[in-house]
Amino acid sequence: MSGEQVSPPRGSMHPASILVRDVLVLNETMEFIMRREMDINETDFQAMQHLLKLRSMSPGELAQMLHLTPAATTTVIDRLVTKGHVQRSPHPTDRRRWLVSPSAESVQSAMAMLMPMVLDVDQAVRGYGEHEQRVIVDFLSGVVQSMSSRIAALEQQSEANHDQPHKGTAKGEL
Amino acid sequence: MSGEQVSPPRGSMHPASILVRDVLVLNETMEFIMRREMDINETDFQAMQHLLKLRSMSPGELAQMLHLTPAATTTVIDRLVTKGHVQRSPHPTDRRRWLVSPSAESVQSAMAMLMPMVLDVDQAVRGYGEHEQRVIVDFLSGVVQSMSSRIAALEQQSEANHDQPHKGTAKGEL
DNA sequence: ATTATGTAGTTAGATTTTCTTAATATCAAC
DNA sequence: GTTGATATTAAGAAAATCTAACTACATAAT
Repeated sequence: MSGEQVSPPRGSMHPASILVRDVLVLNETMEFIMRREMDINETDFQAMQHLLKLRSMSPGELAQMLHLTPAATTTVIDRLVTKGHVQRSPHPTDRRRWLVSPSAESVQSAMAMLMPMVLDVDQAVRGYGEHEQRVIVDFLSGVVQSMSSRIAALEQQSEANHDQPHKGTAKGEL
Repeated sequence: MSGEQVSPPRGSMHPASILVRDVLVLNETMEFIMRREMDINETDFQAMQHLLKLRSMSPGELAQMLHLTPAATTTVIDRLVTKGHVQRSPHPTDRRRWLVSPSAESVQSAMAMLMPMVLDVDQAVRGYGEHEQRVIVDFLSGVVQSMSSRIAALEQQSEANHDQPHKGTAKGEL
């Protein structure tokens, strides 16, 4: 997963496994293009992804998702506002907060970029028979499952390591 | 694709489409964890991904993949060498170049991180019947196809735009 | 009510990190 | 031997993030 793969099992891998990896690589290319077109850096792009998905968040929530300090998040939002990608509006219940939301233009732009692809895939699935669709969903669920549990395991590992004294030099790390 | 999706078609989307998106999101979480454990930034991580896949590259090749200047690439490699993630060895035929390759430790570490997941997926596919496996491969090929053609289209668009005079403010861009 | 305490977000200043341009050394190719 | 390619260095600029201080508001306690 995670972009490319280490080579060893390369030859012995099932075509499907290789295709999954290809999808991840293509996704990164896709993101690079979008970042370039939007003229923003990776952090700001991640913020946009969250905002496009959730429609609106407070700066504090964004800070959590991005693993940034509140101060750094303020500058992220400022940059995005300047470029017209998001806007700040008052929070309905808490007057200390803002509701940060993607601008209509940026939603429109993202849709224009991604929809053709999304529709492609969606229609492709629907082209299969009922049984086949179930197989596809089942397989993908398995992938999600494997990734999720791997992530959980790694998070747990690093929790343990974070209580350690000094920062190693990549040897024992990972 | 590309991480999250815009919401509109959200409800009407096929479960498979949603799962594909989930995989992309999980991949980003995965990469975040790996970066944190390796203690490197996104650029250096991308370099590692390419190196782990191709086993070795010259600095110039890396510069191309990363869209960086040769000078910046030198510092990328320096940083990775310092942390023990890669090493420079003399190029067999051209003595101006180097061969940059991932250290044995980093290959080992990456494998340790990813293999459980990769094997999971690989074995999951093999668990299906012949017909079902073909369906999965066929579907994934379609996804790759859609993404590739979308990327090609966007690249072509931006080629046209790059001959334009000034940099817009996100309105017409994208 | 009033005060005290905590939370959300911003600002200011400084630091750190990353990248670029320009100059240079080494080598390849013709 | 001239020209082009490859990578590095040096110096500086640009960008991103952090800490600390501060404002405005919410929440809880008295």
